[in-house]
Amino acid sequence: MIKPRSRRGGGRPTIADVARKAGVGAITVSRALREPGRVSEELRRQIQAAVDELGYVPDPNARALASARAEVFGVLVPSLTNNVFAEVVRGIYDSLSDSPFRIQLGNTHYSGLEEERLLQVFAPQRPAALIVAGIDQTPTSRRLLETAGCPVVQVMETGPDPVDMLVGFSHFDGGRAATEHLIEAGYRRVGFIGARMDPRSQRRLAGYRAAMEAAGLFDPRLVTTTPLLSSVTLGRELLRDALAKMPSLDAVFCNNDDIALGVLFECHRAAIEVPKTIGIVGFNDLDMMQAAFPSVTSIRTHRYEIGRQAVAMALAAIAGERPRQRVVDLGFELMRRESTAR
Amino acid sequence: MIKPRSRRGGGRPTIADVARKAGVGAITVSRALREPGRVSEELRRQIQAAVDELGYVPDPNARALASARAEVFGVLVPSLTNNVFAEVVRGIYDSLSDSPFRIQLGNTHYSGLEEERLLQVFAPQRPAALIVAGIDQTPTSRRLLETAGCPVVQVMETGPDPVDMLVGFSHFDGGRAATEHLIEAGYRRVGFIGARMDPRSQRRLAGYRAAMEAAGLFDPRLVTTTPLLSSVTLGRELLRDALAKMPSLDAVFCNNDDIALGVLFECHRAAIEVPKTIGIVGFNDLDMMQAAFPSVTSIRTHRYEIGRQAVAMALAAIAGERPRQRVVDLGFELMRRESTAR
DNA sequence: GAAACAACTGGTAGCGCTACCATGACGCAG
DNA sequence: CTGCGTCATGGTAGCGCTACCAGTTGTTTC
Repeated sequence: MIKPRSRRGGGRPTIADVARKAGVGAITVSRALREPGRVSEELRRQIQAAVDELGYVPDPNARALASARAEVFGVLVPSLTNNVFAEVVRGIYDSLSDSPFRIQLGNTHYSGLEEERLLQVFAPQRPAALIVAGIDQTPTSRRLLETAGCPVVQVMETGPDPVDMLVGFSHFDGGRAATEHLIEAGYRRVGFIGARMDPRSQRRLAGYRAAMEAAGLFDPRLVTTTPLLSSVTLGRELLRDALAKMPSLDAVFCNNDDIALGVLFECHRAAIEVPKTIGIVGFNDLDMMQAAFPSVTSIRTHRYEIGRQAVAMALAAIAGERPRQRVVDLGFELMRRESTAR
Repeated sequence: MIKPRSRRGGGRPTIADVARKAGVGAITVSRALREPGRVSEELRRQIQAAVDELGYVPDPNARALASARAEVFGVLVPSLTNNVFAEVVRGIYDSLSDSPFRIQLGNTHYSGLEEERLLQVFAPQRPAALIVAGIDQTPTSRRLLETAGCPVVQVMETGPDPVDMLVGFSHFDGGRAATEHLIEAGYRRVGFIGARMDPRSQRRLAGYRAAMEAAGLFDPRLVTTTPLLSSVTLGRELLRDALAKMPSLDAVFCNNDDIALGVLFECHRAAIEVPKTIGIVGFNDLDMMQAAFPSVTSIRTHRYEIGRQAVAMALAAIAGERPRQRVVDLGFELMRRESTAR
């Protein structure tokens, strides 16, 4: 008599072992673990005892195969090192830490093609939900999301036409609010400085432009952008470029806080007074904006909360609830600080 | 006649469909996909044609169950928002992007218990490899790693006794080098400022202490630490604390760059001259250290490279190669800058 | 008191794939 | 020409779990 079980599995106890020990059918063990309410109190106790004694842990792969659904959340973000997405991801993780769901994180490198490729890897394993950054998917990606057969939450933006659900805020409005604040503070030659002009940065730029045009102040020479990846060092260089192009610049709205910090350091180095000679506004309100000297005005975004909300909506959808609203706008907040107080 | 296949699977083509269309056995399709060299040129072409026509994608869950091995790398880091680990993770991702392996990332929140819990979730799915940060696992975690039945790479440290493989550098040596640099620059009342004193920070502190004692300069009142999570704002507060405790402080070695940046800003705000009155050294050398004004001396660590190296070693082990060395020390580099140039 | 129902439990038959072993064809040494 | 190894291919039998349906028991309804 052979024991074929130990052949491949490495001898870990299976649900059949538990069932035998508890004197019940395998299916009852399965139910006791997944839907305890449907098994009688007594059997549940017996089964739990057998599970504990054997140290049984369900095999997630077998489970996924049998139920055609993996207990995995697929998450796609454009960058792992950008603090902005790291915060969103942290919110997702914290919301999922007490659930049975594992997380598979993909890095799209701000590339639509890379996003497609990753979706093609994620979809075949039938994830429980997909969370993706942005609303600018390629047609192929959008189709993959629509046919994934699971809840899909797009995050970090707002808009009228989500694949399924959407949590975020308006980058256009954020850009406009930042710019209006500078104009109200009395600045007139307000520049825009932006690196890595992804779709969200483009929308911030559009908001900037709308505010400037409304005030009759727009001048294309005030805009300095680059596709290069954003960094503090790059912020310094971009301010130099902007000043070379337009020496009368008296304020800058930066598309993110790294750039803003670089601008601030360049001002220090060139002995340009902030906020007197140049006003600075950042975007995202990282911790360092408040600590900086002078402290830097920024648009605070609720990134951690976006991650939490995205998971909450996905879990509700998995539980079969229908969402009260498919699109949730978490807004933003203008944090007025010394860098624009003149 | 029923078609039971469409009952659960959602009608996706299976390997049997491909086999039928190509006129071969299912197992040959499986082989053609995984070990093309073992299938004749002609069949391979036929099978590829059938795969393309049907749009067949192997089911990773079925594959994992049948082979008792999931094509997944489990990665455990203490924080998702700390740029240091984000860089390691980015290195891991970039090295794995062209492989069939997916990545499952876990966040331990600097907690040994959380790490145990995550390993207990990761191990049952039989990952292809595990990469974990640090060498200070609990005994339970260590046992889980040893019995996981896959290559294990610990990262970010160096040491004599890895679970399996280890890639990193010596935090003790880094702390000592930073401190010695300050002493050589002529500073005498050199303080240590550290937040979130995880094991790596403790080792940096030990290196600081060794250098100070060797120079006959150590004084416990020079050390200011807190278990609070590190931030730029906290760096400012800690410098205030340190100065209150020891007004004659003339330099600080910060356990990371966020703290160092906070210290720099607090010096600006309090009109303390850097490097004249106080010298500053950070740790990790984030981009902003070079861009800061004055630029800040820091210990550059090769985090991205650590991630890449960890994957390279894991992949080699999966391929059956035995590693040339189980422990790889990638070292660090002291970046001398204005903040210590007096 | 029989029919209808709910609550619980179990057996069977897969989920889609691969490990293992078997088979046949071929080449080569003896 | 025989025997044996090698190569290419296939059949069978699971991997460990859950969907589906059926059966059993006890309870309610008229």
